[in-house]
Amino acid sequence: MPAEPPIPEPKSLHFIEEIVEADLASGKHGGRVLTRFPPEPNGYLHIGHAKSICLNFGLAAKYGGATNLRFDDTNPVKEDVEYVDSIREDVRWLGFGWKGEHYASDYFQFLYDYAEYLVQQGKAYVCDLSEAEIREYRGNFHVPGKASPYRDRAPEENLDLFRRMKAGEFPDGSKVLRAKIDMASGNMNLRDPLMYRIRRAHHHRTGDAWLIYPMYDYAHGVSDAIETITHSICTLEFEDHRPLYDWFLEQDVEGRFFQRPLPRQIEFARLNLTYTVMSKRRLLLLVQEGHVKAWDDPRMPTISGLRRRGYTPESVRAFAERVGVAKRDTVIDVGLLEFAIREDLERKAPRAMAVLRPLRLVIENMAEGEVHWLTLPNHPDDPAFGTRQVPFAREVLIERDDFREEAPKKWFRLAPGAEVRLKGACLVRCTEVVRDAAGEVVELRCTWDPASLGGDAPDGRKVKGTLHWVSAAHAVPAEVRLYDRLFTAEDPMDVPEGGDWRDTLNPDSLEVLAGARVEPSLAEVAPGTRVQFERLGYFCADPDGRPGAPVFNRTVGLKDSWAKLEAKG
RNA sequence: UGGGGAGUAGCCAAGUGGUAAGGCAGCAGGUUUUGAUCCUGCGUACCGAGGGUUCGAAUCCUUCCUCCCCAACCA
Repeated sequence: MPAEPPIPEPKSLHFIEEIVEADLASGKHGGRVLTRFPPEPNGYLHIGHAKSICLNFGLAAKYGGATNLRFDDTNPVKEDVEYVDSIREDVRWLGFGWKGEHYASDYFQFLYDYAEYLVQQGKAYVCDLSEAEIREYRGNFHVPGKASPYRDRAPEENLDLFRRMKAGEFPDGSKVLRAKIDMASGNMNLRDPLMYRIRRAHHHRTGDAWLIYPMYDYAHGVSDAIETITHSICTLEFEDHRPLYDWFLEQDVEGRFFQRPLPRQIEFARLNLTYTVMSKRRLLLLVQEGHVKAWDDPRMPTISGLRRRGYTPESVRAFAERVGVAKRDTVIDVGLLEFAIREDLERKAPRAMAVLRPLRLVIENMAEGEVHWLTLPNHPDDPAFGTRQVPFAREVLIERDDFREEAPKKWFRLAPGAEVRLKGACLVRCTEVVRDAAGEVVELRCTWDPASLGGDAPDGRKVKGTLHWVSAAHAVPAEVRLYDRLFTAEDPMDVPEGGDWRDTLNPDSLEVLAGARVEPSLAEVAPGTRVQFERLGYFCADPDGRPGAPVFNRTVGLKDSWAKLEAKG
């Protein structure tokens, strides 16, 4: 009897996939799936955007569709080409290619024409109320709004006024175009929302061609419809904008501007991560106030920051996959992100040895000038990584943390009289501790067992500790930057009365180790190269490095069960 | 006159009337020339609470509670 084939676990669909599959089944869009990723170019993308990018591009790819990249550039005072460029780079880095690259500003004429149509239909009007008056007339959650005195202007007058707004006859802020919907709606978005404001601002793409700019609620749905987007995915806070999204598209009853089926807005919960902030506004403040060096500071949750930190696109995508897609407000443990990069780098990163805080170890029974060139594997489990030559000599550097004068319980590393293995080299026993005048340990004297060259003793004796090391004479000086979480609070926004979210910034989020030493094979490492420093973690060569003077960022440490054990006492 | 959402283990998340998947974290053990990796095992989750319908409810009905979003000429 042949063995039953393993039953493939059908991966359950998330709610958006269910919607798409239902649409596919009903033939709503003729089998088409077209999503869009629509950032406003007013800042750098962060890990939260990565979730959205993976969702939009991933969904389209899964169902044989495509995704447009659309810049939602309707507010010229906040936007800049610098951001457009970084967004394109980040999406590409994540591994996605877009079908169309569009700009809401490409649709300014269409939006204007459709707005004129709505004016003519009596569905939009020019309002002369001031900003403060509009707010006052809008009422609040408990009080219905009241009609603007300009609400019943005749369509012809509105059209004339709207055209003159466009022509620049009125000063900024003096008039707006409003949709005429329902001033008594429980949904504030429907209380005659603004469609256009007058703004004499230079736009990064249209220059000074326009003096009036459309608002998000008006422009977004129309842009989706122009591109014949099938599923318009956005975050939860837009849930009560959906009726407005639909309203703007539904007013075109004759199909002069749009054809059915119209795009459908679907909302999902945005990503939140512990120990960081995730709004463009606050990330911008971190940069502006100098809490971090730049948008791509490796401590930042930006895509460019993660990239510089050493994260792989695959790990970010795997992370996005693991967090899921749902409608609950959630906060993901940053540990899950760390897991994702460790998991990826475990099999991808070649190994090497580096010593962060060196302590000299002299092998007394080895001759001066004696050098053993060891052939070490670049990966413990994957021969495809090949091998490299590593010099081993009388004076080596080991990690300061790997020596204790008084060994605690379960201490496997070096201590006076103890024997450990130098990884890939040999067994050494500590015979003497050398101190300076201040009593500081400056050197360890050891003896080695020449028979153990390679790492094992022929007599079969075991040591529990294996240390990484570099040859003092051959090692290359390097700068190593260690990063810790940017904030000390799991939720930096959860501040006590009178506090500020910046109060919990971690003063020790960056530690620069100027005196580190790496093995010679790393001397001319190219920026962006990822490597595991054995027993320390995964590191990535920073662009600040130069040939012979590399700089490494610690992407993430290895799991450290000794530290955990010791912490428990 | 309020409207819109959401509640399943520490964190996520399946489940769509038939008796609670999976991942991360954590714990225990095994392997190991990285205290890494890898492998094995470990959770009575009273499914926000109370009522109800049903032979049977996380799933249906109902009342209540809690949390999130909305009153920018931002997106």
